[in-house]
Amino acid sequence: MGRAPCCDKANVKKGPWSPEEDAELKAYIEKHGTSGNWIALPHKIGLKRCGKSCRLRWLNYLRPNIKHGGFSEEEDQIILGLYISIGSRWSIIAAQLPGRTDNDIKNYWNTKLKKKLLGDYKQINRSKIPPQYSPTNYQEHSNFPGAHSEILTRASAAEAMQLHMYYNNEDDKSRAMVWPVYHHVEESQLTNSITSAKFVQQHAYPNDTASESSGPVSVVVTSGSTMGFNPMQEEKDQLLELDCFKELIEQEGTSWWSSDVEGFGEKAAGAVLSCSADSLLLDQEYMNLML
DNA sequence: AAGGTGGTCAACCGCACGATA
DNA sequence: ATATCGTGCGGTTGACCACCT
Repeated sequence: MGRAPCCDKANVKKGPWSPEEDAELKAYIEKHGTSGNWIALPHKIGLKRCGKSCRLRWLNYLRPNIKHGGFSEEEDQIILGLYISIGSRWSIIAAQLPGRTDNDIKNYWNTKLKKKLLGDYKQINRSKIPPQYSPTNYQEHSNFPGAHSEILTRASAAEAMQLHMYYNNEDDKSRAMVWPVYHHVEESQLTNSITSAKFVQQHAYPNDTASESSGPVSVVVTSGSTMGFNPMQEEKDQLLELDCFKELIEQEGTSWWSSDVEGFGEKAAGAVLSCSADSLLLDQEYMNLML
């Protein structure tokens, strides 16, 4: 048996709100508040609307100090940074942008910002991006998530991967300061040393032996063998994570993994960015942004 | 001019979660 | 411990519009 509906669907109005309905809802809430019960609110006002619909209308359009459209460059940067680090948690992102609603940001991202950023990405000098990830070679390396637009549109992880590369532009150091250095590691090296956190760290920090034992570091993704590391963890916990990824590989084939992989947890969110014949290591700075 | 296509955005849906009985 | 309920959230839909063919 399914859950009981929150309201009588046959007797509630759906679709766009009229100015009269807006005025009634606004006037009532400004005078009486919501009383902490949205379900009862439309009955009190006499509106033939679902309580949830009233709540949405108020939060997204009627409450004071709501801003619509006209996103600034600074807001773009905040949205982008948060999207890459926490994914599509629109309510959290909205909380960082006063006057913006989660719905607004979600629409803005899906219809404009994503295209704008990926469009920018296509224009940059890609000389520092490994050739197998160059758009001109995508078709020859079809297991890279960005190779197929239909996958890219579904894959926030793949989008993040492209944005990551975009922000790793050597010609614009202001971006590189924020985003991690791209490390390319041969798959054969990884499979031979797949359980060695030290190996991963040496590649993530080839010139920094001091960092060898500090903090969560890296995630490596290869075709058919994927893992995440936190060198500070107990070995048994690392193995648990490995099991988690192995299970995912079996379930998903050689696909990629989004940030909200069940069982892996928030700690690695966004760390798994690609699944290809090659690999990606993320540096400490990036992990710090995410944790 | 008419039909097709794609972009935008308000609104809806269904699910998860926390509070409470 | 369990069921119920309200709320919040993210994904999706559909109406509307502008532009293209």
